[in-house]
Amino acid sequence: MSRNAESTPESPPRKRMTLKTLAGHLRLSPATVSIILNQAPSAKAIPAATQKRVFDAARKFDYRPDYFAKSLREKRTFTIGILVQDIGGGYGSLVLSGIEKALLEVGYFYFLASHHHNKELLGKYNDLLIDRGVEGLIAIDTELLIEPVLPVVAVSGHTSLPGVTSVVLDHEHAASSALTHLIELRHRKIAFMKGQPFSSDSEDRFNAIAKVAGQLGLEIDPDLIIQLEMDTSSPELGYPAVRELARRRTDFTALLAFNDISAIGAIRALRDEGLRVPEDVSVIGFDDIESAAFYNPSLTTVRQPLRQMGAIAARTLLEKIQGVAFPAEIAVQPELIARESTCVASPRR
Amino acid sequence: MSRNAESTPESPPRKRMTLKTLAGHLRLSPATVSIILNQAPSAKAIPAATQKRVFDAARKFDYRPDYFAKSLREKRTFTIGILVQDIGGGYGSLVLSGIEKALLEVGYFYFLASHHHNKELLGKYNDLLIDRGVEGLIAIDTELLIEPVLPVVAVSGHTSLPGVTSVVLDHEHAASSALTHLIELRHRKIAFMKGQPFSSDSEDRFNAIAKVAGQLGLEIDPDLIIQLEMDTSSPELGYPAVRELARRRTDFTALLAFNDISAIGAIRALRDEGLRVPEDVSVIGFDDIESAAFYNPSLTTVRQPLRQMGAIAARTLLEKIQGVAFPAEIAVQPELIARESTCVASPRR
DNA sequence: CAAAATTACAAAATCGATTTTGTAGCCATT
DNA sequence: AATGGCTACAAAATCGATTTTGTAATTTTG
Repeated sequence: MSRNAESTPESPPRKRMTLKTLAGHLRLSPATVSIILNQAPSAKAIPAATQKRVFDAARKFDYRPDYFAKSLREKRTFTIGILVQDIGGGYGSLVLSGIEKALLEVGYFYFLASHHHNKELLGKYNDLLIDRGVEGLIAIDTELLIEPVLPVVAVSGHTSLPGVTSVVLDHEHAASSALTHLIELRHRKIAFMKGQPFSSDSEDRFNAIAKVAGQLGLEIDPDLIIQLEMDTSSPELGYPAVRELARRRTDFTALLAFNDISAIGAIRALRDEGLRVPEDVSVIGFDDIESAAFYNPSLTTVRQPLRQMGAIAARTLLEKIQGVAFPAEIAVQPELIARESTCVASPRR
Repeated sequence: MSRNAESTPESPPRKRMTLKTLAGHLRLSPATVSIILNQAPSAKAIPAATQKRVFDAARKFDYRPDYFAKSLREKRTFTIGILVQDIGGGYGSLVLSGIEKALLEVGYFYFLASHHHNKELLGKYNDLLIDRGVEGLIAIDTELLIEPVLPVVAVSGHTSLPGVTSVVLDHEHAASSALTHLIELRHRKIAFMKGQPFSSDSEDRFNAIAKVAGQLGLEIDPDLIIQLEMDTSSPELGYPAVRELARRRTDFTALLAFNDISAIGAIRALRDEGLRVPEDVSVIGFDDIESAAFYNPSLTTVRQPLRQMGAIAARTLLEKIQGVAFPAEIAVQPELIARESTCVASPRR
């Protein structure tokens, strides 16, 4: 029910009611009213009739305690901060939407700040958020600099700062399902894309791939590894490096992209170099963003349960704020979604 | 500079310094220190030497006034609320990123709440945001229910509530450039997609199309109008309706989609019905989200300057908060971006 | 029946700022 | 020499809550 709807035609929209005026109406002291409304221990000593009077009046006048006065006294703000590199892009949006749902359900709000990999900005926002009394932080794909003074949960950050809990994908499982898929399709010459150095997943992901490749007896040609550098959430991310690769070599039959966004850019680059996907080159993405299933060809991809990761991060943070202890890592499982962008390797030109 | 970096090795991380303790160190009263730091008018009466002492001490101890105490006194929060239907999707992300940049530049933060077209939720968040002292609201593609008590700017909302300023696209220009493009490519049988009823742009956009079509002598076959219903930011949005249309009729040569997301779903639907894009059916999107240029085929689309619209909304809101008056509408101009998803109409089967 | 405990509240302190009012000392006027 | 105006601050009020302490009146206990 909206606040304004509360004011009847004859009574003009009341000014906000304070505890004092409410107490005045009731001919009680503010202290008593506060004690009753908050059901403080000492409320036990107050007769039920009085309590009812107070509650009724509070409802009638739509009394809501001033958030700032309350926060000043109690040092509770029901607010957290979220640090993210960038708002756009399917990845962050999905994680955010998972976080938001879990937060708003329990009456928390959040401040969002995107730092664009600018370390100074990151430090500044970190401080500004603390100034505003956030009770904890969630860092999405963000490398934290300093040991935090607040509860912190990282999503896809292998940050090993003490006290930080990370929600991470089981990278080996991810690597294994992607590589197994390609090997079953008889691919042996596979190109790999390494994420940008600032993306906290890049290293873990690639290490897992290297390890699993070894286990599967697949050798990785260093010349088929390309490195992403750009700082963007547009598919442009994957384009230049893949185009350059395709110009240099055409003997690979598959490409494992860093994420869906770069996979889309990669496919465009391959086509622009005259290579068909998947007939000439199979492409695997990562994330399973919403548009992955609708791209043309639809993307085979390693799905991360992004929304769920966001929700886990939020719930974990809330519990940490309550003082519950958590391990340094909470792992979630990926799932390979096979679609059109991969097929059986063709004998090559 | 990070706060923690401030504490030298020998001095353990200080507890937060308050005005009182700072004043204690300086052997001055809190009042005097506050007056100096805020350069209140009465600071003129205080000697420069004292003022310097105060500023130096404030810096040395990294004194920062408590945000909640300050807000309680001054009724300024440097926070706004943003109401959005959904976090995901290219549209909202781009607008948000424009807003964020403009806000953080001037030290404002924002609370984000997504209401998913749930009127109750919208009202509830509206109240919760006001409780938290937001100084104004930005509503993105959101139909406002009640006359707001705060400065409000709407992005793509034709809300005609008094006091609300809307940042809107010049719909006629948009319609005109899209239709002209199609007509130049010799399309005459064009299918149209109407946005969901809850999307505030839907009606304006379609009305503009109808009007411009009339002016251009193009007749719209009511049987070729499809209506979106789904509440999603995935391309799935456009799929079912278009698939159904293509099953019923195949004599149209072009489709004007409601946005890029639904255009992507539409293309997939057309292909699944055996129609090629653009050879059999040209498709025009709307928005020019980041992946539009990379879709296959890349999307011809009517570009909305979404980031800019967000920035305009934010700056306008900040000025409204200062008391500057604004007209009910601020129009921005679209631009047709021709890419691969449209081509000359082919004589039909 | 006096002392102790409980009932039912009110008064005052507190959170950490800002802002208004007050005041002691000094200098300059009429 | 009394009045007025500066100078340079301090004291106190205020924002709107919560929490601790206090206190009459009543009830229970020893």
